[in-house]
Amino acid sequence: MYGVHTSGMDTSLTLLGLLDSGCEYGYELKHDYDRWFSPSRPLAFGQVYATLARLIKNGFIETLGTEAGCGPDRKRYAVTPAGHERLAEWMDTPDVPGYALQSNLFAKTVIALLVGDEPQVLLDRQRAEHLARMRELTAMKRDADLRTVLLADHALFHIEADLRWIELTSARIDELRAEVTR
Amino acid sequence: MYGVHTSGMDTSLTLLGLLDSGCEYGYELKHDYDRWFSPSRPLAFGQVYATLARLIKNGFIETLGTEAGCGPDRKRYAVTPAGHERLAEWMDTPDVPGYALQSNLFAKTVIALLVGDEPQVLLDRQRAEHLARMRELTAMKRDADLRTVLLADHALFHIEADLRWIELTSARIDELRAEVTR
DNA sequence: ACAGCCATGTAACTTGTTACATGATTTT
DNA sequence: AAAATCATGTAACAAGTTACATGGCTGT
Repeated sequence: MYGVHTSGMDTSLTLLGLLDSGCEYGYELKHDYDRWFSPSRPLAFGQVYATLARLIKNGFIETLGTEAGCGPDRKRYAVTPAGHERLAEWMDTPDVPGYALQSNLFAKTVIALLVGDEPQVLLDRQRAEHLARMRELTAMKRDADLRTVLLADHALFHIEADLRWIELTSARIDELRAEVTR
Repeated sequence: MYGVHTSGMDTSLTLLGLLDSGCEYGYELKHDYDRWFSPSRPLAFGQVYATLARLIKNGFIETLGTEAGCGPDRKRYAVTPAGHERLAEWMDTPDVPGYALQSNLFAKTVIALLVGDEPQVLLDRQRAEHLARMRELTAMKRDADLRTVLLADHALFHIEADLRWIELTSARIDELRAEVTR
């Protein structure tokens, strides 16, 4: 039961964007990606090279031959016109905000009601987990650069949103039970 | 460029939970799932049956033979002890709040700065998109049952979180530009 | 007869995750 | 000589999406 994704971040387009911004080869790409977008959970090399292969297959990038570096030879890549077009389309199109109507916690709550368990327990547990994570993120913000602060705030705002939702759901749990067991 | 997931909802465990709550066969499962968890974007039948096959392969459910229904025969399923264990584990384990440190909009903002575009444009566009979605969700809440109201509120709270983050990022965009172009 | 719902699946494809495999260069 | 870092990949697997294929039963 692996492969559960935690966000809608589009890795291949982000990598395409990094290539467009002057990044040249896979290894550099991986580290730049980690540095900018994922300081805590680094991207696997495997995914970078697999994604590069896909970008080539789709015609969004092309190879420019190899180049000697600090270690082994590097393969240089460049964004094609089709790649620029795809990237512009991505940048120009706002995301459909689709936190919408899908929430793991809501699913657990309803399942608990359906099987006759007390959902208050899991709501409380999730609240505690969220509060712990907030403390972690707040600590992380001390002595952090701006990009880390912004990422931490993004997480903090969404955790606060979840906490508000937990309060709301907690307060209306009897009503929900009535609706579920009907 | 398909298959981009928009949330961390764990479909297979939710389906397992529905089976445990008395749901008996695939077709019913699909409709129950849609009714409770996804009124707007229904689950594809293909995914339901594929997921059932995986649950069998993992030993979490087993077949109980077929049964005549309103139409063709139905295959009945039951949750195994291993399935109950897995389900209990899922219900007991709070989710790691991992909105964390991954945000598409942040990625677009940084890419814009890196390639020399003006990120304010895309932040404004996303804000407009969010406001439009808020109006939709608020309208949806009128005359809706409680489960729909709760799902809509979940989405609304997270959109508000995004809007707060957009304001924050907008305000500090010059600082971020300085950090990025260093 | 035909439409519409009931019911179950398969195939092809995209993306992400984990583990594995290889080898060069630089530093200690 | 060994360890760390640089550099590129493959294989197997998990999960979601779309399209396709099949066929039974019910109501008009």
